[in-house]
Amino acid sequence: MSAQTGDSISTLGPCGSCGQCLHCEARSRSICSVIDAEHMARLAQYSHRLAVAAGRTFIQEGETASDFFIVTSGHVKLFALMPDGRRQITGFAQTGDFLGLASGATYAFSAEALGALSLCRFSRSGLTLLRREFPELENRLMEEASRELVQAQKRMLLLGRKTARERLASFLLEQHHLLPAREITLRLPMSRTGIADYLGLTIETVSRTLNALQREKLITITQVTQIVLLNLPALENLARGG
Amino acid sequence: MSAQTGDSISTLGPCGSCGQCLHCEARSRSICSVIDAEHMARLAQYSHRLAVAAGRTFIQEGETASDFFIVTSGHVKLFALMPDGRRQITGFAQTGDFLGLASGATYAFSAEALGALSLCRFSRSGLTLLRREFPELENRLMEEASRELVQAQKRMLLLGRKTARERLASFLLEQHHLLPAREITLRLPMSRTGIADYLGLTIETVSRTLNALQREKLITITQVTQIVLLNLPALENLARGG
DNA sequence: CGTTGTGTTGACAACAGTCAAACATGGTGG
DNA sequence: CCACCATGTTTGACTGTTGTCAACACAACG
Repeated sequence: MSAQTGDSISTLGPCGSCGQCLHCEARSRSICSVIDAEHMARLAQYSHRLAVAAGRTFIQEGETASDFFIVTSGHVKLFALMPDGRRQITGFAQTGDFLGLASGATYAFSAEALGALSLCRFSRSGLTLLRREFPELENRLMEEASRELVQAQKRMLLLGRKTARERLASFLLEQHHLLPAREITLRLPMSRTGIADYLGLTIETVSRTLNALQREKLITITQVTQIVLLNLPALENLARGG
Repeated sequence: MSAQTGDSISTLGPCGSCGQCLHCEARSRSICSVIDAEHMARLAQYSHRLAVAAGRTFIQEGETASDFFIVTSGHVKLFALMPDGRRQITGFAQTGDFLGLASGATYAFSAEALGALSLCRFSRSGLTLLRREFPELENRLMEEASRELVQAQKRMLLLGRKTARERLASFLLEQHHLLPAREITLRLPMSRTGIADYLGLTIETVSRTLNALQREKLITITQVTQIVLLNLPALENLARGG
């Protein structure tokens, strides 16, 4: 089963058969981490690998939620849209993350590939069977759901009650916490539009506020997508609204 | 084990022993719905019933998340606070709902009893054991987590991108959908302060916007906490930002 | 009947949004 | 190599929605 051309979503074959699941970076956090080699073959019955082209929206809010996905490489933007184009980014997913937990009968969000992306797809019924066969999987799913819920709470407070300055400070610190060594130099993974849609602001407000923080010597904008955090305590104080 | 006085949280004894779980209204949606009478006794080992006085905050954001709860009767307000007092209500819970899914090491929210409240409390470790013994429980937990995640997505869009008018329209329709017979007369379950903290607005804006909707003949405010929806299609259109 | 809590209304301020123009940046092709 | 264009960002002037502060209305209650 080779990659199909002519479509921006290609089927790459069953997941379990790829060998990747046992060795890929996703393993430590994903479904694969709870399945031993012996059972990996059975995984192939339920899952398929997919390659998604950059920029492609592969989950549409409101469509029947027939599948779950696991990101095996790349980054995904999750968002909701209003008819007039207003967009709220509800989160991002990367290698190892699940997509589709926030779904009833239909998907509650849309998902777009931020770059080249590969996924593992499970039908809902397949996942149900898998969960029965691999009880450890339940823990991983609940863990992931918990993590997403905690994050959602934080974002509701941010979107409902924080000022633009506080939102940007929170955002910069969130990016900072993602860094392995807690460096103070950030490489922003998105454009001003992305930041604005994530924080519930306009691109102009994002730009102005970032420059205001620079004037106040809390940060330095070395390049458009590169920012140095000069005063972490002040940023932390600002982020919590102190 | 009788109710203790002198504290606004009283221990009522083991949950399984109360007999309530097999018959209470909570049963259809709660943990109890997947446990048969034969096993109910074991439940008592892991759970305790609690009574909480009205107004009491029984979960504090940031505290060690040692327990899960199930609401067996009454209503709960879930919220996050900022140091200066800004409050964001992240949701409500009622009979049958779980509390504590949105927790890592610590609770991500505070919880307050809106009236007289009774709960079933499970230690985290107890719940882990229960999950092993009653695999059906996993489905209920995942269902609940999914439901909360879907709602969180909707609220992020509302808080990040909707205008005051759109938020109020969304809120009124949400209340409307909770009604069994889809009556058009609503009894608001909270004060203006509650609505404001739920929608990320001030009480003044809530009051003004509600009166504006009345002037436009979309609603009638018959009493402070009673509203008649006069034009559902227009409200629905407004709520989705059309 | 005052008192207290809650809701409404008004005047005003401010934060963030809108619209528009100037300014970078990066890629393309001459 | 440079001119050109497309895209994205910054900046400015202005508007508008929502927040703030304060006064007032009203009901519940002792």
